[in-house]
Amino acid sequence: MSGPRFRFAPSPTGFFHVGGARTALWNWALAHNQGGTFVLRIEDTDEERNRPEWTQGIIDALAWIGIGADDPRFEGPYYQSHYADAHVAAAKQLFEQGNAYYCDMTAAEVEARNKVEGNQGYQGWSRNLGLGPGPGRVLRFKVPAGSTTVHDLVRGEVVFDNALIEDFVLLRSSGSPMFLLANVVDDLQMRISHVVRAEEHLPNAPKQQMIWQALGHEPPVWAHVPVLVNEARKKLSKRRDKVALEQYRDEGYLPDAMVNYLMTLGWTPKGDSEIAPWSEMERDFRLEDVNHSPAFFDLKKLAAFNGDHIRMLSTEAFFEACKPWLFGPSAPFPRSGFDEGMFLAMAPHIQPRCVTLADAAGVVDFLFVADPVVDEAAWAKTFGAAEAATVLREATAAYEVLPVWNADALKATLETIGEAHGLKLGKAQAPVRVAVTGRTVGPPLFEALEVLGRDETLRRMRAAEATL
RNA sequence: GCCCCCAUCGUCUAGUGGCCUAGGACACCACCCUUUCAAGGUGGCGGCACGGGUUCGAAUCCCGUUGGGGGUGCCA
Repeated sequence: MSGPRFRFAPSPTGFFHVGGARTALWNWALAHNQGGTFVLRIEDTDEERNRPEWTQGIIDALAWIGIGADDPRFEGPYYQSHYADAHVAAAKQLFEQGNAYYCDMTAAEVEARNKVEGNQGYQGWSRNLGLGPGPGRVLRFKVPAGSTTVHDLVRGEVVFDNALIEDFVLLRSSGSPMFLLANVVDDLQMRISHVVRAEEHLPNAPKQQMIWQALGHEPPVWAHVPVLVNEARKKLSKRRDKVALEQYRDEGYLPDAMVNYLMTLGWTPKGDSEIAPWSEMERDFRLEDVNHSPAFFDLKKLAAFNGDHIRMLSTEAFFEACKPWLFGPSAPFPRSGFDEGMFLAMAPHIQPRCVTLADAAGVVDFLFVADPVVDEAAWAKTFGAAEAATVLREATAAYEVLPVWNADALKATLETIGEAHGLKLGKAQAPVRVAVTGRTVGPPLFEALEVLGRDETLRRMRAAEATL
């Protein structure tokens, strides 16, 4: 496949970060609307922090938001650790060309000398020592004089004074390649044309650009997109903040809602609404339109997006999406009590009452349990009212002889009973609701009673009467 | 400290010199609808950080100040 080549290069050091998800999504949209390719590369070279199990987590999380190998524009995953030889070969080339040199100072020695001399960073002390490779020696890049201009699609031209960039390490004393080098060599080898990543990498861009050039290539198109921040406006951190995409998935957020929300953090869909289908966002996304400031990851707005997307679901799709919570370990009713027809009949009333998919089971649980779970406070309050017991008794009697069991008839009957006692429907329905559902709040009552059926409804009403 | 980035309602944003008395969305408040709770509808609250320029005209361009963020590893 021809066209521009984008890449997403996460390191498997934890759960999949929502910020990473947004960066991946933006790259994904670009690869599609520019007729290019999205390369996934797992950067598993951090010997300390890498854990293989996180890699599958990344792949699964990406698949959840629609990024995966079943799309022809997806390429990978590649594993950076498999290319160590190429990284070392590139390092050797840089050394032989005179773009890099060996240094025998340890980190502690560098720090100590800086302390004495009042400096910051490595001062190029071993530059002209002519050292060759050897144990305990790192290979450092020889940063040339002058300045480096990074052409960035969202930042514009950013100029860095090379004098302020230290001779950074390419190869550890162990001989293993570091991020700055490995990242460039892989990008080169994978013919990456566009590097779109978070702004925290902007200071790396001039260093990497120098490597690209020293290796004899034109640098890629850069784009450093704003980071996502928490309420304190600090970069989202795995320790402090709820950033794991997997967690949102497990809590009942719809992938479409998550994708839609993530896309709007720093960018707005065309048209009048920020609620937009992926197909449109994918088509319209452009780096030139990206906002330059950090964006706050707002749970409340995410919840609002999720509610909107849940309401947009067809009845069937909604049922399908709810299944993990209907039949999983958190379900408030036994699977044997569940009735698909009843759920489907109530679905249109459940959807507007859900912020997450996990909420659905709790809205209609009373239909599927043997006996309603009674909220004592609601019970006491409702039957503490003067006419409540009478209304319940009269409703039971009237419902026993109702010629047709449907919502309209159930409603009209209770309305009549309420009027006889000077009660509006809002008041009159309360005793019946509490008797049948155990709660004062829930989906529309008469529709629920219709679905529940005459026998079970009357059984619950009589049971409630008996306790009064 | 040093380097770099950024700056429109509380938040996400629209806005690319006149269409801005600055528009939308979330949140919040009120009202309407209503069978409880939601959803929905209507309205309200609320912002161009500050100071200088440039211009007939600036949220938009320039400079400075202030504020925020990122980086400053033999992490990625």
